[in-house]
Amino acid sequence: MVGIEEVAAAAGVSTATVSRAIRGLPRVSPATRARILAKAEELGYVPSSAASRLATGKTRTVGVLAPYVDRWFFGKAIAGVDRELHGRGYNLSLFNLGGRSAPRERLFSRSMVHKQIDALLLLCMYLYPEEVEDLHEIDMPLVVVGGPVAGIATVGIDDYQAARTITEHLIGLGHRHIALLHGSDDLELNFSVPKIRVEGFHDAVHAADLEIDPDAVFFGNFTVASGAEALRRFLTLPEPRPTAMVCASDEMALGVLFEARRHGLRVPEDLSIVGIDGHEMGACAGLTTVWQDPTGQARRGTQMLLAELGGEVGAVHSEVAEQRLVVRETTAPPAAF
Amino acid sequence: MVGIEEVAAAAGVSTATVSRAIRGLPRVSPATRARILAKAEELGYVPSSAASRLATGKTRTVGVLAPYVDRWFFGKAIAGVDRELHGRGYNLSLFNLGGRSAPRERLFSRSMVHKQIDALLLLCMYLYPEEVEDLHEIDMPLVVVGGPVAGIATVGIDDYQAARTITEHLIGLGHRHIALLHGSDDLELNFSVPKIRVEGFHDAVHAADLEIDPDAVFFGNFTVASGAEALRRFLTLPEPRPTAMVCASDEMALGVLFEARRHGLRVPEDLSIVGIDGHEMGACAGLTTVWQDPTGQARRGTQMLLAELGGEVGAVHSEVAEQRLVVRETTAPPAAF
DNA sequence: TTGAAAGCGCTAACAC
DNA sequence: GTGTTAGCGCTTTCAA
Repeated sequence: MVGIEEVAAAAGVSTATVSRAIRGLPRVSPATRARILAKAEELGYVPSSAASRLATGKTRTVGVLAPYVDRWFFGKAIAGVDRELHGRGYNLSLFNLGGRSAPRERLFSRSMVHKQIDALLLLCMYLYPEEVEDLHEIDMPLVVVGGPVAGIATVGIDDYQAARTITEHLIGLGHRHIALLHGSDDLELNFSVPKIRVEGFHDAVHAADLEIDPDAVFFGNFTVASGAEALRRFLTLPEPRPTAMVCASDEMALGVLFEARRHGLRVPEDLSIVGIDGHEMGACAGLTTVWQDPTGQARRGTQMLLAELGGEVGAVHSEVAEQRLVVRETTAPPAAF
Repeated sequence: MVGIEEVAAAAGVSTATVSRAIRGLPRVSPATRARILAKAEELGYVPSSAASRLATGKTRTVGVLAPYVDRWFFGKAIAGVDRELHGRGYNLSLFNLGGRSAPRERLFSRSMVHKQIDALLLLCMYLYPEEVEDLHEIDMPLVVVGGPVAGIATVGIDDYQAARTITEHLIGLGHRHIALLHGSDDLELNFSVPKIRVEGFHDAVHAADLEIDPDAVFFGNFTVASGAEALRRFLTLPEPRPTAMVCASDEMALGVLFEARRHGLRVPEDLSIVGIDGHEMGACAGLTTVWQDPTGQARRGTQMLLAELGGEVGAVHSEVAEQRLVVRETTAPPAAF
């Protein structure tokens, strides 16, 4: 393993000069720099990241905390973080909290995160109050993508507006009796996102002078399977049933859609279905939804983190991300309309 | 930032003893150990990973190289790696190669991976010949999950058998004219997986004394959208069209399924559709498939890596993962049968 | 069982 | 523009 000393010796300079040359710092003459770079290349020199971490105190690594990595939003977001990071020579250290839900097992302000990363990006997740406290005590750039956490800068869509938009779309079509499938208070996920979306739904319904049928409010956990399950419960409702269902995510909406078809319900004639997200699968299945771009949101968050690390104080700040109603084939006026 | 010296001072011992105590090494009396641990806890001491990396030469980090992170197989696999790693105090450093396909930009044996990780897990991807060479030169435990790479230990299903099984299922049902949708030679993906799956298909067809209709062989890139696109091309075939289609992945099969329904084709009456993977979405949509478990495969691969790092020479080895035909609702005998 | 001290390989003042 | 040198915070012989 060739070290900086060997390069220095080969190039006939000191290690300090090699260090400057390799890192592109000023105060090295073009000629020496070229000679050093050539020798380094020739010897196959790669700086020891451990040594430079120790010497500089910087890890050039950002941590990503995610409740899941195998779900749409998270996979997309992680891809976004990676894109920004590796392009600029930063490393991505992934922490998947899935499964380990007891707060004592997730202590991230301690050993996990501490001293291993320069900045932290949180992906929309439920946090225990004590964890939020821990977070505030972490002395490094911090941003959350996908769902608000009190007191921390957030990049994400306006969830209230998303739910409201999609509900109003249905009302505009003439639906008066609308079912809701929202995310449960899954301990793995940020508590506020489901709650906020429900508020948007409520307000839209009430603003149209309609009522919410408590029996037509279902809970899911953001998976397709939970959507299918919800549709089965929907079928047990006495007629006349709601003519539309708003789902808090596309994955759940797709579950509802599949199961509806399986049971012979016609979509949208018998039941209009809407989701939130913009999942590719939804596009192919013709699902009406509110589109959002998790990759872009994560890139934005990462850029802020990097800017802050670059000395730009105040670079990290909350930002509302783009969303767009995409009307496709799962919504139509109710049959009786 | 409290360091080992402060703990040593507080406990009235040397830093060497603190180091041993903290890491659970022998040669520390129970009493001193307890005292040290207590002080460390009290002072909120967290060892500097940078310093210990430098001193030991070990990073306690394993690298994961993936061509994508936002696709089913990869998300599942990454979750599996994470699970094994963090449980044992290892870190996961993620490298997403998506997008950067030019070989010169992905040199992973150099700076990227070098000296930053103790072991490397590759997720099924296409590799340039020179990259395979680089890989062989890397002097650390190495395993690939999901698709064979010449000369490197692999954990994954028997792709040939998967394709053959699914095709024989169709033939057993009475189908004589079967279309194929396979993965293209996408430069991001391991070249061999699509190829091997095609062979399984071919052999099954020929073994039944049937012919392959070259016009009924489509290419996709493993996305839903490419499945939908393939179905559209399928519809341009002159009648009588194939009565079944085998797809190299569930995501593509779902695309075919959605698009078939949109065009009024009845599945499975007019067209039987099968996939490979065991995607949750497929389960809900009733898709017949060959199930596999990427999470489990990745866990297995990670365990091997960790065992090897633990000194168990030969722990890393190729292993064939479990697969299972799951017959659901998208397959049936052809209508005319 | 414990301690002293020499590194691990690089960076950052500061001097030249 | 370049070199000297003292760390960065931990681990690891080797002695005691």
